[in-house]
Amino acid sequence: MAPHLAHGTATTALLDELSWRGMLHQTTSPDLAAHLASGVRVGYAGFDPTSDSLTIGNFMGIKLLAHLQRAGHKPIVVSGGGTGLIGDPSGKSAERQLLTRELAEHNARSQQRIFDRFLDFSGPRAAVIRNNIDWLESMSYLDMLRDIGKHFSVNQMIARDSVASRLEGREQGISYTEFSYMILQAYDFLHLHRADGCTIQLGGSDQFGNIVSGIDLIRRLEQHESFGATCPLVTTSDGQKIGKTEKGAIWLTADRTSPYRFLQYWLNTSDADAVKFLRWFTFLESDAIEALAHALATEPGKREAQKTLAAEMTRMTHGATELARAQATSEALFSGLVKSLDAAQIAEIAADLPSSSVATTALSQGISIVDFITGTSCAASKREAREFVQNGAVSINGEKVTLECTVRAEHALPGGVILIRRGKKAYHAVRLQSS
RNA sequence: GGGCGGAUACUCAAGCGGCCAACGAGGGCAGACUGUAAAUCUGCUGGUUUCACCUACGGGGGUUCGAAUCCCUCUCCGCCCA
Repeated sequence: MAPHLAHGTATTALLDELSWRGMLHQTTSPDLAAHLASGVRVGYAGFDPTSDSLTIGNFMGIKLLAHLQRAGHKPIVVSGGGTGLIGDPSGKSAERQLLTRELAEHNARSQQRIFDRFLDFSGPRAAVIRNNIDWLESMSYLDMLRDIGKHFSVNQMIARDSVASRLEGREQGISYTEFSYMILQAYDFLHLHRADGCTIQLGGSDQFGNIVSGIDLIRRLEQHESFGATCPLVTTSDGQKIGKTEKGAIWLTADRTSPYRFLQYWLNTSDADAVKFLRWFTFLESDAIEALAHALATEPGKREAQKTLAAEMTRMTHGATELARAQATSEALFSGLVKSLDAAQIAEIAADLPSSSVATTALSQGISIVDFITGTSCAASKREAREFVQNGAVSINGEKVTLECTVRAEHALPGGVILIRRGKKAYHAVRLQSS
């Protein structure tokens, strides 16, 4: 096969992939395609150490790197252990609280465990993780001003959206610290370019300005061309940020969001978003997604698209074993057939739900249903508890209850657990305690 | 420093001496219909020992039979003059 044909294939690999998935918002140069086609390239994306884990809002950045790697290039994950100390003003309307050094480092390190699941850290195109504290810390202020700052025009810097918006509103200014952020991120790119031959930076659309800064810096100091590509800001069909729920964000680690909750989140995806999410978040091929789109259109009640989305995401993030457990929990709870489960299964379910405990002795005399559910995560007060029961929203172990119902020790399932359900989706496990 | 105006429940926002646990909107929760979706309709959205009481309209104090509503003061915010 002719070499130029092979190049042609490589060209289409990354950008076309991102494009049909709706993940390509902007590129810094039309020459990026040719650049990608002409060899194995090194690209990076940065992650803020604002927390010790990452949410599905950060997932896009990871996925961009994964696509890059799958297209035959080499990804670098940059933990912002250094830049995190400064704070990126992009997309923020107010000055941020500074992280402590310890926290930024701890978070950066803690986030690194997540990337194993999505990137390949072995082989010739092994992903690597870098922490920008390693090169930012040793950079002296004078060197930064003389060698790097000299190449930035304040006139351009204040024209940036992220800065301009903070200059307009009088009550929300911007500190010199955050104003300088873009210089640090630009320097990151320069450093990676020098140290790792990195020529591409990927990120969300709000990062475009920062990416361009880096490209300019590399051009001035190294006379090399480098590139950037951004993905659109992903939102739900009603304009909500993805992964934000009333109960908090959806995280990519089990210590923050249980696999069961994670599965449920995707399972509840609305029809309007299902296909879009399949393209954005999963690695399923185009035909597979088209088939699911067809299934959704013809048999929406079956929710094939949502089920596949949820399964794919949970498997990728938590592994096949956790997926199977989460699915089993999910099926048992929603079918109401919890009585058929054995003690081990119930224990697993209870572990995934908010829970509380009650003394067996108290239960032996019987507790009214209202008192029983008050104070659990299903009802905040007696008034509310009464209302829910009257509405027929509450069931115990899968059976609807009325106000007259009294909960007794006999209600306990194998393993000494009573399952409360309020409405369709709120569950609570009450453990019996013998002493 | 001086002069105004404002602070009400998750958010916005009425109320301006008793009929105020406080209009309305949004949000949230539940029910019905469905598909653990959306839309729609209905109900709820301070607490309790629920036809009553308690706690609440920025904090504190006062006037009054009675205050979110009037007065004083403190804190914070906005506008205007220096």
